[in-house]
Amino acid sequence: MAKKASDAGGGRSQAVHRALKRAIIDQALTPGSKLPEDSIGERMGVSRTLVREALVRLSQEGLVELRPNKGAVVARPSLEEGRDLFLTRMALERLVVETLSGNLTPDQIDALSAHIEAENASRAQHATSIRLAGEFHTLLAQMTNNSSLIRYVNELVARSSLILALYGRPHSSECAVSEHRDLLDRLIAGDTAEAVALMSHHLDSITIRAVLPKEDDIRDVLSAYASAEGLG
Amino acid sequence: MAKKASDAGGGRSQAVHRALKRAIIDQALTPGSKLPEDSIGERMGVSRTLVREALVRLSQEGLVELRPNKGAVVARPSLEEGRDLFLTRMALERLVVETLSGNLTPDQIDALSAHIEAENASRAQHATSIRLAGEFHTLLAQMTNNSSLIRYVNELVARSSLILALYGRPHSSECAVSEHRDLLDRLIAGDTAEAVALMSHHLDSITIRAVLPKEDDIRDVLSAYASAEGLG
DNA sequence: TCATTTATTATTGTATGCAATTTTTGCCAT
DNA sequence: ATGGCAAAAATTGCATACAATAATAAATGA
Repeated sequence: MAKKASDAGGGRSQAVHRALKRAIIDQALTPGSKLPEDSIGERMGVSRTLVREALVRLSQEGLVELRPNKGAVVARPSLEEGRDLFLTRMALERLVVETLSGNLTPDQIDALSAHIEAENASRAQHATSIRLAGEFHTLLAQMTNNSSLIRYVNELVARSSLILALYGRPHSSECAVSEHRDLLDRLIAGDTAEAVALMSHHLDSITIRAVLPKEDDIRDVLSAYASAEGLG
Repeated sequence: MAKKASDAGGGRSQAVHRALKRAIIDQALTPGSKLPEDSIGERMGVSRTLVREALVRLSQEGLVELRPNKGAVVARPSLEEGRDLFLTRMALERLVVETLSGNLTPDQIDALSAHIEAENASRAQHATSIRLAGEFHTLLAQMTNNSSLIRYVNELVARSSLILALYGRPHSSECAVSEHRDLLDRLIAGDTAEAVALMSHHLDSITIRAVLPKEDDIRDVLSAYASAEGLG
């Protein structure tokens, strides 16, 4: 009665969905990449039908754009969408922090600490580094036990990696790790106000790194590179 | 080159999706109703393939539950999910209010006023009354121009009608209309703090009507009916 | 040589067919 | 009647077939 090994929980279409999602988040598939039903199906050993189903789901999550008659591509959110997205993330993650502050169990604290350790360890690999940084937030959301909240934070975190891929400066995730540690400390202490402030600042700094250029105008971005070359 | 009349914008699967969604929100299809691919396809004049696609989308939105090998049913969120949902709604609609307060254009004010009028007019029909009450919130969200925010508020409002259908007391939407009016006034005045407070109170009262019974325990609900019958 | 048009090929949109699973029906024994 | 069991019907999961649309290559004429 054993299931096929590759069918890890829930229909095979879900497997395709997970695989593609992971590839997108890891930036193996970058924004704009074409996603032809045929080739994907062939590669994954399923028919177009199941690939299609997965693509529909991904499009509902905002990770994929479905252009009628023209095929699916990895979504390319605009800067404006990016800024809006982080605004929305802030609203939801504030709720996460408020819910969790002072209510973390020892097990949860351990899990979060361990995760932060892992983040530190993998500073080298850009791809996994970004993924782990995101997973810290989804891990927090998970602990609220609020199903809608979990779903939306997951979605927004996933889409954030698209924004980072498109507009993020290099090395953009470095300082985030210590901010995660600080946030955790405040959550443990039950200092809700400060925890919210930290989360706010944390997301702001991600936003600035990723998405602010348009407002500052391009010159600010360029100046960094200019001075690095001894110009300006 | 005219499209078929029934194909109003976007593929036919989207049409099926909209039709089912509307039916669910209007409570023509109540939580738990079976949604067989065959019958739906027959009724809508499309094949199972397209119905399936629509059902997948609906399940991603939390309106439909997809039970493997056992077919789709209209979702039956638990009381706990209901409470969580309203918590999440609050977090997002707070952002809506903060964004809009003091920034409504005359056109937007007109649109909102007109909508409130419509709500007043349709107090009689239970089904449309609920739908219009929901649409007031989605209309507000729409005006923020924040795409993620719009999507999530839409989803949560839609799912709220499921909660109402399952746990709401009769006549539960009556007082909401005046609260909408008050909120609009505060938004126009740019009184952000008070607007947030009103929205908070508004959603609280919906929550209480719909979802509190479990915390109060069932007796509180029953007592209302009991005294109406001269019992207790 | 380059623009434009026409074939050719690739890819999507949708229906349908078949195996697998679940639900229902009908039957029998208790 | 009623509980259990087997056969039948209905329903889902998935692949495939074919038409329709878009992308690409070839060919034609200036």
